Amino acid sequence: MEKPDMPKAYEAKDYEDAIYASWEQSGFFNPDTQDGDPYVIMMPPPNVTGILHLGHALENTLMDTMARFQRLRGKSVLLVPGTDHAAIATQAKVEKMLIDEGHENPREEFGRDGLVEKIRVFADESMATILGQIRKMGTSCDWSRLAYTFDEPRNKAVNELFTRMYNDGLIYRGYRVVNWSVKGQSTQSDDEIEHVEREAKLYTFKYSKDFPITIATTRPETKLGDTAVAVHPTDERYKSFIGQTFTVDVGAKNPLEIKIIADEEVDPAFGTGALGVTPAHSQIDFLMYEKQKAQGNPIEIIPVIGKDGNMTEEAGSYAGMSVEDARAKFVEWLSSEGLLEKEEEIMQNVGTSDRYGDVIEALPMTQWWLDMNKEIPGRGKSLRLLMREAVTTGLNGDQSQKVTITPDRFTKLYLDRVDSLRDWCLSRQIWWGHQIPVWYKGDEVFVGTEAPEGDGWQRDPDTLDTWFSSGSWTFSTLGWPDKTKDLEKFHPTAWMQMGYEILYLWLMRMILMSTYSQEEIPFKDAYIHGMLRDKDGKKFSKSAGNGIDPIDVIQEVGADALRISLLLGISPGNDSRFYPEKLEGGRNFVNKLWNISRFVLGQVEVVGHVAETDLSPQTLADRWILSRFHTLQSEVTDHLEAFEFSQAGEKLRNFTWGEFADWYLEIAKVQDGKSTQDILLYILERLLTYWHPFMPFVTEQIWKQIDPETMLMIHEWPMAAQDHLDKEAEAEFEKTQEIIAAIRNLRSEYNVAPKTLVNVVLTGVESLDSQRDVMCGLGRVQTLTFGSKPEGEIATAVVGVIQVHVSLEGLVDKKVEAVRLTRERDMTAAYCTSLTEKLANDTFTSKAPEKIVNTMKQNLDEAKAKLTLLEDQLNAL
RNA sequence: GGGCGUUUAGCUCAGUUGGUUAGAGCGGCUCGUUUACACCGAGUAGGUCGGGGGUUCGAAUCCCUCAACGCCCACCA
Repeated sequence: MEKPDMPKAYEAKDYEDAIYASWEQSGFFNPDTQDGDPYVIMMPPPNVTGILHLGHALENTLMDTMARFQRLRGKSVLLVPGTDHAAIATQAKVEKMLIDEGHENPREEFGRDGLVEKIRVFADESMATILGQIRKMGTSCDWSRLAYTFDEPRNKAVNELFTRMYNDGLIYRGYRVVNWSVKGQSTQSDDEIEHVEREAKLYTFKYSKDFPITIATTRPETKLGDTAVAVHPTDERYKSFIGQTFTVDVGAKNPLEIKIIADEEVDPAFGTGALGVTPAHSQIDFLMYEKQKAQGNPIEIIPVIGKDGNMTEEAGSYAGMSVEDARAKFVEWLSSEGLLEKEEEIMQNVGTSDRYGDVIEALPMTQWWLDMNKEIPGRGKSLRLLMREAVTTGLNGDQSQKVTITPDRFTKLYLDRVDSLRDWCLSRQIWWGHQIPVWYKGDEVFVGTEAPEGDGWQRDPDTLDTWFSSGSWTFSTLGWPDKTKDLEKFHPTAWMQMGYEILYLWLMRMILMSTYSQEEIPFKDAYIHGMLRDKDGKKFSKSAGNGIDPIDVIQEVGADALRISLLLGISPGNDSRFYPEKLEGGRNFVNKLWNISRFVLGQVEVVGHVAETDLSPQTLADRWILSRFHTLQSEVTDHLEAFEFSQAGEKLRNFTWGEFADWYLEIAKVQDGKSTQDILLYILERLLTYWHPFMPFVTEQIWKQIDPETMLMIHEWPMAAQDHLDKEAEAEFEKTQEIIAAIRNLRSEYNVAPKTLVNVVLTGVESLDSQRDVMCGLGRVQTLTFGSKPEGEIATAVVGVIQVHVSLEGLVDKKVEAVRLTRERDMTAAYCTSLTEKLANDTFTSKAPEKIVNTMKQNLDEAKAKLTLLEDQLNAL
């Protein structure tokens, strides 16, 4: 046998880098080299906060599998690579590193330019690592279009978007209570808050001895800024006080004017049924404050906590104290004055900063906001409505402009969230990010990238929420706001994958930005994947010490093995576990495919590609494997088109290993001839193509042995001719397998390996001139060698098996048939009984429509006839 | 408080519109080195599909209900 140039075991690391380089060099990652319909995937840009983890590896696998599948199907595939500057996440990370290195206050020490430079250096380094990792994964992205959310073109897009939204009146400056991270010294959006359950004390007290209403709070120190007490309008206990104002002195700078107001939101059954209103330090209270103002009964707003987390001058005797100290002092005072009625432990949810980790303070501040409800000029719709339309009716009712989310259940979650969105706080007081394109001069405000004419204009020091830039990712990557060819050709994009954890943060904002600025959806299909967990179901994280670096894994077993271990056995939207055994399985399979190819290429002399018309199946085995293969072809294609990666992969694996390798290759050893060789090569070539999206490296490497002139990555995705299915052959072959299995059971008696036994049996059958078609189906039997087995033993085995087989020859079929018939008879009998009972039941027949009763009667007659037939057949055996 | 998900073999999970005898990978056990592969091959054991009820000729699949676990959202002060 002529050996192909392939070592016994596939060593991924010997090939992968070279293969990736050759792909890159070929130019085929760039869609401009292809002329099919465009198919576009934007890579969710990883944050430049470190290195890629396994979750990213899964994302790369999903994206690249899809991209390669579509490329093989003849599409002009564009997969744009990129990274995200991740504003607050990156700054928080670098600040933490600097603090750990002993710089107590990095912002003070390095100043804005200095700190930004430090972050930039870190980000650049992280970015370089990440881009290298993406290559290692085999991701087939167009590096000529590499993008970064913080580079010049993206900055241009961000500024343009901000300006347009401002000019449309959607972006406004407003004074209201925001989420403030003291540690991060910045606002945070509602989405950047993580709620943590903790124990808290609930204090029940009165502001003063003669104050008529008792209230409760977990934040007594904020009560220094109370300006009202809210009660339910129908609450009999407090009704009479509504509208009155009481002056109390609790130690703040000025005595507090507490007005009793009515509000439907107050739950009379909870606590004392009265709520101390602190407009400056509670979102809800602030809403009441605005409501009162709108009704013409304004109440005061007194901020008593500052940006530094300490009490302000307004807090009078508490000024300068930390909130904790102020709380203790205030409670002590209440207690000494006899105003404290109750003190109880409760469980409470507090908002914390997802990046800085500290408890969020509610502070009133002037910030930039994006209005969700305002009508967009000329569009007649709000942003909220656009976001709704995009996943329901399609934009303006156009179904081709509809985002389909897989799995479907996330659509409902998305819509619920869209309905409850509040205005989006855009401005951040951190430095790492797109600076807001706004200029001030006294009371004048100018919005635009460049300062207007004239002296004295000061730029707003704040930066934009990171999601403002990533929200525009699908079109900023294509050159918007310039009218580029790319934008025209590639937007809306085709497919987007992401984890469910950023559904609200990102998917929503991409839809918002795109429907607003492009009047197009960002992508047609969104595929939501789950999270990867470790063997015990725990999240992977550095702090938990269970983190896995994909690069280590690739070094050890190769990118292909990693890819299929990540992809197989998962389902959309559900979490999956990842552990070493899976990886081993992946590696084993890669090696199996390698060796299948090694065998086939050793058997077959490759003189060119084998076309379907070249095939001339001779034996049952030939017909069987072709039929199975053609079934597989349409299954794999269908699954991939439905984003069922795991299913497609598993069907492919079962065929490749369980049918092609375990059966057909074994049969091919005893059945030579051109027909077999053609089939071997025909199936191998196509299998490599189907496997390519999953395991690009090993398949491309094997391909070199078949056709060194071309690249598998742009080979044609083979489709099966529908008329090749041969169910008869499949059924017959299955029967053959059954009988072979029965014979194999005899092996222990003769102490011969099963495969040898089969071959022996085959030899015996032919020498006995048996006409059993079952055996002939396996092909023409050749003389076999039996390795090192002593001749005498073999001879005994052969004779023994032949005897057994001959005596079984008639019996095996009869037995199988008898079992089948008995089973069928029993089932039919049971069916008859249940039908008879049903029909005999008067309440049923009177209740059921006549049509159904008649059908059942007819079924019963048929079943009875079948039963008689089956009984006859059984008796005849 | 609202919502969602999960529960199938020892473990990790598939199971697309209800339809023969519920599958895979790993692990277990038995056997086998045979020229593609020991990163291998053959065989085998193992499941009341979380519990209960219902619809149906027929339910892992649809409906109701209960339970356990997990996740998301929500500032009842």
